[in-house]
Amino acid sequence: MRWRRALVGTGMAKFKSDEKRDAILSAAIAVIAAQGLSASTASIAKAAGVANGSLFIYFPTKVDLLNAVYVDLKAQMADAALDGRRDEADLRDQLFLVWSNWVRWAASNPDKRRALAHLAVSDDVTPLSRRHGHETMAGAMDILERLRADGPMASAPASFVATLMNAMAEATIDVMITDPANAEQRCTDGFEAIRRMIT
Amino acid sequence: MRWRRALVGTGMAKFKSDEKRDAILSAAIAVIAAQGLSASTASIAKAAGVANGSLFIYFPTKVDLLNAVYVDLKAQMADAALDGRRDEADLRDQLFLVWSNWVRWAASNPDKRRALAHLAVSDDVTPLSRRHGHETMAGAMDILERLRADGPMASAPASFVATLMNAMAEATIDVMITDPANAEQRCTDGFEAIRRMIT
Amino acid sequence: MRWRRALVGTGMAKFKSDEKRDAILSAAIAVIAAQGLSASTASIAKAAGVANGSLFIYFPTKVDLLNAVYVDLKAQMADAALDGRRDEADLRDQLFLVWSNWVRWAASNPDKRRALAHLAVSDDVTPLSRRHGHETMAGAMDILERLRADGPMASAPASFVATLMNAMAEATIDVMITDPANAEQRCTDGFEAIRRMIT
Amino acid sequence: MRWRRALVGTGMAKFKSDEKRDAILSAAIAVIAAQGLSASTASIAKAAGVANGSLFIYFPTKVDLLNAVYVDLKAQMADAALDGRRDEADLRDQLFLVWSNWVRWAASNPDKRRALAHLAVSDDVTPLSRRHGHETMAGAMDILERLRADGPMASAPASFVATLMNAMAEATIDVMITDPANAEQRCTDGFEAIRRMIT
DNA sequence: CATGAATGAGCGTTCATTCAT
DNA sequence: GATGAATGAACGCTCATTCAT
Repeated sequence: MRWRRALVGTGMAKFKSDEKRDAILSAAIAVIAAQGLSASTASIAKAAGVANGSLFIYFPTKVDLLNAVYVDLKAQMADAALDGRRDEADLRDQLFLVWSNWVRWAASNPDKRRALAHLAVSDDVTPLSRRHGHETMAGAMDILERLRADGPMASAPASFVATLMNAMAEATIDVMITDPANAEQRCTDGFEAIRRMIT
Repeated sequence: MRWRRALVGTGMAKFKSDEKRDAILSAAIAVIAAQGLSASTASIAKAAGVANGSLFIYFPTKVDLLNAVYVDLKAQMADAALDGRRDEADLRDQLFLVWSNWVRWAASNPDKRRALAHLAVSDDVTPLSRRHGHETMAGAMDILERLRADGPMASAPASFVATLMNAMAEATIDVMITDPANAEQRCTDGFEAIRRMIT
Repeated sequence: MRWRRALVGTGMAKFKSDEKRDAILSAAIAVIAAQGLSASTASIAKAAGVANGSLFIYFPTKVDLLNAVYVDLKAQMADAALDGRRDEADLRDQLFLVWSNWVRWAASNPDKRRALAHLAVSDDVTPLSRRHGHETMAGAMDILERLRADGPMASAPASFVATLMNAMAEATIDVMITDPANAEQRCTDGFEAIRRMIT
Repeated sequence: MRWRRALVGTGMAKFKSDEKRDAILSAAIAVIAAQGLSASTASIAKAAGVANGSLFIYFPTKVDLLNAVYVDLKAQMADAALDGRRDEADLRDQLFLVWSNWVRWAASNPDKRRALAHLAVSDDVTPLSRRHGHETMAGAMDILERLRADGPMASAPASFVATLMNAMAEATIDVMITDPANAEQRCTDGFEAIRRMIT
């Protein structure tokens, strides 16, 4: 998140403008989840409780807003994925924790997931934003990287394996949302598929 | 021109031409690949060399056109994937052929692939169209199905495994396009990943 | 009605083309009653059971069709109004018969009446068509004319009195359709209003 | 500019201006008078000197604009009709004043009259708008009501008599516009016709 | 900063009319 | 004559963006 003003002291609350920025981002997620990327800036502003034109104070263009939403969601996802991870634990256990956190986050935040799915394929999201997104997941991907080092995919590029895992996560999440009763089993199935793939 | 209809009576007029319909579909693919689904119907008509309003003779609404493009591309993809397959061949070889055909088709038809990627996530593509799309790939999925029957994923739903394979194909294609020099190797890597996943 | 070809013999049916012309006129009345003058020529052609373009063989433009419908309806209305009239009857009785026929025709042909109401205010109906329309009602207006000759409106122009009667007929018809239970009474009320007005 | 709203907070923007709204209404009247109800919103906006899209800030749809024009014109007409009326004057004189004001207003505002004539028969004008329109004329109709109370039309519904008067006013106005030299005489003729009709 | 009215290009779709068959 | 595909201008309406207040 962009640094705005020097914070003096510790009890200081967010600045009003940061609250508004966050309100717009949250509203954008909900509205994009519901209507897709063709949602109007006006409808997002309304959902955020700010005026039409105020949105453009925080995000100069709609494309900027979209990119900010993308980066923000990727960061939230990475935060969730890495929650509770201990560096010294068994690598395989670490990857399972990350995987499990990840798919669970997505399955229990359908709006964010839908919005992210729309953004993931949009031409409006710049390569730079995508790079930022990848970087936030670097911690998780690093585990994958180390695990596969001696396995059959050792010679493939890291990014390929990461892309594969990402694609498999998406597929797993899809099926978990579609059939919640067996979500747990699919989560395990997906993880085992990855494990067999790389080890 | 393909034969369309019995001629009844004496009155006669031009028939809707399949060539024109195809021209519109092709133009739509190219334009959607370049500009996304927000491409205007006017730009598609222009690219197809027909008048603005003529598009609506063949496709009553833009959504109808989008669905037709989706179904058409899925069929092309399935045709390509199943090319040269022999029922009596070894199952694993059959799957490799399909996989190989598939990712090659996508890698060498980037426009079609991009258009399909846009459509795959669009809310405008109806469940019915998606079902049609799946059905055209049924032949390919059947091989996958039989191969995994005794493997570790035997208990997971077929659709889950199919979704996983689809996701992995997408990932593989991406990396093949990004790095054409190693396309062959990635094609094999992707296939081996799947094989290890299900056997 | 325009004379088309020499009729030889008496048992001869209408020509096919006259049937088509009539079908288009009838369809136009129904469709205009339902949708107003913005009804498309295509929808009228469809309702008439003829092709899109065939309409333009019989009526070179939409405006021509509209004018033909207007003149035709006016003629039907006049025919109905003068039905059963005997020249030698009491003038007042003759006028009552005409009035009664007139409002009854309108009240029992709501489609035709609606279509005529639309056309009556349209800029597409030419002064020439309106003159034709008036002429078909000349027989009825002549009775009015003779009746008022010695009354209080003797000095007003005939056209003014005719216009007044027409307006009052429209009002009477409206209320007869709105409240059919008292249609008979309103018919009489309207006639008496006119009688007091001119005698 | 009329006072619109309490100002809350610090943010402030231009208010919707009544002048602009009125400009659009006036332009709509002129354009509708000239071209009928098929006049484009763009041509109305242009005539009003505002941008294409601005019209929709004041009137969300074309139908809304049409209804607003209708209600506005009816109110103007009623205002004009009741001008200078004194409650304590002789009823017959009051009715003549209203009648006279009415037909004069219409005869000297041909655009407004034409626009109103188009709207009066449009399916786009809602029953609610028509009710509003009638209510503005209630004052005038009340006089008619009281006058006819003991006359020959005492038993007919008030709305029928009102409709008759309206129709006769229209007819009178028509002939006044067509033949301005005798406008005065026709105004009187029309009034006398009504008087004889109800007394 | 905040507001929301203002803008005008652009959209999907319609339709009277033409014309090859 | 009869057909219906083809045309392209026009429509009502939306929306990202600007800017006076």
